[in-house]
Amino acid sequence: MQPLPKKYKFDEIERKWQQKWEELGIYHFDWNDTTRPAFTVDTPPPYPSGNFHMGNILNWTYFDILARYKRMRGFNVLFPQGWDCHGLSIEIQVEKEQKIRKRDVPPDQFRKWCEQLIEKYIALMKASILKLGCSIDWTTEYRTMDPDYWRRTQLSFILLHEKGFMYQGTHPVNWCPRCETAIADAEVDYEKRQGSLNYIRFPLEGTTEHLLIATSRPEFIPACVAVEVNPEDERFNKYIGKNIVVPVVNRTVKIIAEEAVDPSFGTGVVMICTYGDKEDVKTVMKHKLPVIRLLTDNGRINENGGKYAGLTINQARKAIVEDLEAAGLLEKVEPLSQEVGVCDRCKTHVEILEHKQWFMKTRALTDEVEKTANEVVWYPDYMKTRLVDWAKSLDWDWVISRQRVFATPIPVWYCKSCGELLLAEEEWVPVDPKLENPRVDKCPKCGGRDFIPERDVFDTWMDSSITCAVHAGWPDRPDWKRLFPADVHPSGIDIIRTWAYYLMVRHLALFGETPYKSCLINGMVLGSDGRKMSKSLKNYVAAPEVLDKHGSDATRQWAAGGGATGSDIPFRWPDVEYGRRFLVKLWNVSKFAINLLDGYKPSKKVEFELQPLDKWILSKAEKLTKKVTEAMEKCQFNVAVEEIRNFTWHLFCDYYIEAVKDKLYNPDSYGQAKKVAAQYTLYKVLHRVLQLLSPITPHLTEEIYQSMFAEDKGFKSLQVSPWPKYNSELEDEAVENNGDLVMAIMSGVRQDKAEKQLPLNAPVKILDVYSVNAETANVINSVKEDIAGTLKIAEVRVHTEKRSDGRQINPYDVSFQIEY
RNA sequence: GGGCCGGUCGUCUAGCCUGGUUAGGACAUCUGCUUGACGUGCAGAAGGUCGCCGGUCCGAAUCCGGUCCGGCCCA
Repeated sequence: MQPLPKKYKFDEIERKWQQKWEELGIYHFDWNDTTRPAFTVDTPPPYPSGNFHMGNILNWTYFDILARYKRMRGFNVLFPQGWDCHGLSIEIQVEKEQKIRKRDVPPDQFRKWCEQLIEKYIALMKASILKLGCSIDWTTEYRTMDPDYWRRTQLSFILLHEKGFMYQGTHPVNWCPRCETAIADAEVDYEKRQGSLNYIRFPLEGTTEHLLIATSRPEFIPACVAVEVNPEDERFNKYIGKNIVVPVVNRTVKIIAEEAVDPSFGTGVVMICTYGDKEDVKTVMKHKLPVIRLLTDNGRINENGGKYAGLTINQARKAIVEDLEAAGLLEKVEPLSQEVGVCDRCKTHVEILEHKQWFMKTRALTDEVEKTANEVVWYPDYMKTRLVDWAKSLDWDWVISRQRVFATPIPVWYCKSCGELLLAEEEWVPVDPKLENPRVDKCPKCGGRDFIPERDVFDTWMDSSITCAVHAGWPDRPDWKRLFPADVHPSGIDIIRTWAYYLMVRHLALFGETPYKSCLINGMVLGSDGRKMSKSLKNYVAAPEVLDKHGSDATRQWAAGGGATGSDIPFRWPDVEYGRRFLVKLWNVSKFAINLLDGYKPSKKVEFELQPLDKWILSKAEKLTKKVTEAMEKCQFNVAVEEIRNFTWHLFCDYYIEAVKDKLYNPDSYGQAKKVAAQYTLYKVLHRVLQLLSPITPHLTEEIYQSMFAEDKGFKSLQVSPWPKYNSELEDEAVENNGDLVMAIMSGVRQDKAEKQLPLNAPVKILDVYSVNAETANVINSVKEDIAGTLKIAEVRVHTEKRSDGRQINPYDVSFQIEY
């Protein structure tokens, strides 16, 4: 046993063990070991934004605890780490940094800049992950921007294309005119913006009458293809089927009936334009209306806008409103606060454009997704409804093509003469069709020898939604199915609809199997004001600041214990400080135990008999083991951390150790055997605490283990020693009740001293304890010396009679009187 | 407008699924003490009609219905 330094220096200890664990290689997944069952974590590769925030801390702490726990349970744990590099955000940053637009430079150059920036960000985030002490197997590290990774994205596309899941189509898609790319529903944010509601007269054909329509987007008038009213609306239903003239362009369109029209909004008359919003899309599909494309890819009015062609959307709105006013067709304009869809990367108003895009047939899988989601174990359970409801609510298939640069190329070409699609073959990937021709002599259809590359690239989610298979070794390892599906996929509550969903549809389509057996959800981190933590709300605390100030083990306790798994967790400094104080307590009790264990040889067989209080704390420790194991199995980390802290701090330190101190200091008056029994108990319980705590606070527990237990227990790290097995034989209710009674008596005496404002070690002449129950009296008699020793009592007398005038010990039928 | 979640001492949070404990814990507050580990610690106190209304039940924080408020995600 080695003495511990006086002061607990978390920074030294944490850095030391992080380094040693790497040297020992204890977090390496053993690909050759088939004896232990495997446990695979589908670590979500983070987008390298450069800052690892408290939400990441929460997320990573959860699954690191799980990984460490499973390792101790004897699993061969695969805990990989990758980086999800491709993305619009990085392109925008590079454009800003280099002061260029991506189309102005060769794609290679642009890609290089993106890669450099990503590497810078990865380094920053990796430092935080290392500092948190995650038990990641860094030999698995990958980047989705490496050709070796996106080879797999392309391969999966080819396979899904062959299975009929991929198609091209001209469909309305969300379009960011600034980024000039299609974006998925999941990439659209909604913001409150101030707009205006314009009341415009539409003349009824062949009459002098007109209908008044209200619209927030008058610039779309040139693309108006119908006017609709609610068929129940007595004011207007007589016009259904009649023709009406669209002003400005003087085109005639039909007035149609539509139940979805809210008669109380605006004027109750709505114009349908292609496309002003998502409702327009639904209506156009439902009523099979014609489509007039009004906008160019960069958000200007095209030739269909007539005299307005070439204007931006805002310019066109202004011009059209002025023209309407001049023509006397504008009745009034009201301010309107509205929620508009914006690009989640650049906050530009999203438009809906018809565009040729690649799609994946995701909606065809909705029933399968629902069924599978119900089979997956969710922590907590109710989270599954988020996935199912989202899947069922989708109106469109997944648009997987993007008009960007820094992303995985879509591996197809088109024949220049006949337009035939040429899909890359499986052996060709990774391939960038912009840089390479297809490896065929001629077009199989027309014999043409020239090909046009697909310039579109994949949505980033195409990369990150195959991780379960990739982590397992697909497609290169023949035995990849051993690690698939992943045992757990961790996810934030806000990205269930993206990450958990895309993983599921993708793997279901590819392999017909769920990608993950369970899904572990973490809530959002809230600021101290109760709102979601964010830089813009000024309630933001940076993760490195917390880690630097209190260390990983304290921070991890905040994450584990801040609230129930899946619920939002407020960040509060006092929680981290409490974690820190607990570690100091554990450090001190360990130091103290080393003193008290002086002369104790765990390996040496010595005769001793466990005393009632020894049995009491051992039984409590066993019960704790059971509770913590159950909590870990259910991912209830908050339950685990609270149980361990309360047991350690209060039962073990404040009661047990206080009660046996005297015995350990003065063995002569109690007998050597009792001292050894207490030492045995102290040694065993402290070891148990370290074991149970080690997944949560790995660094400190390792440090203490190495000083006190490694020599005897023989494991090179506490992290790879087996998890304690609950032994029901060591749990004894009678023993616990007896001990609880003793604690209650001690508590009563302490209370008495407190009330008399006496020091706790104030000497007591006589303690008279009364109990009519002979059995209870016997129990008290058997621990008389512990009570006396702990509370500095000269004489403890136990009486088998009832006295109602003394201090009552509830709920026991016991009372006592003290003579000082 | 839709889906989901939450509303429990001053603050944060557990318990709710599987009704019955004195509703648990932390922070803050108050009162003592400082005992042979603890730049602290310990002992103790006070603080809650579990959002509101109704129902089921011998019994509801817990189950059911309604309602109000807040959050997240989405439209």
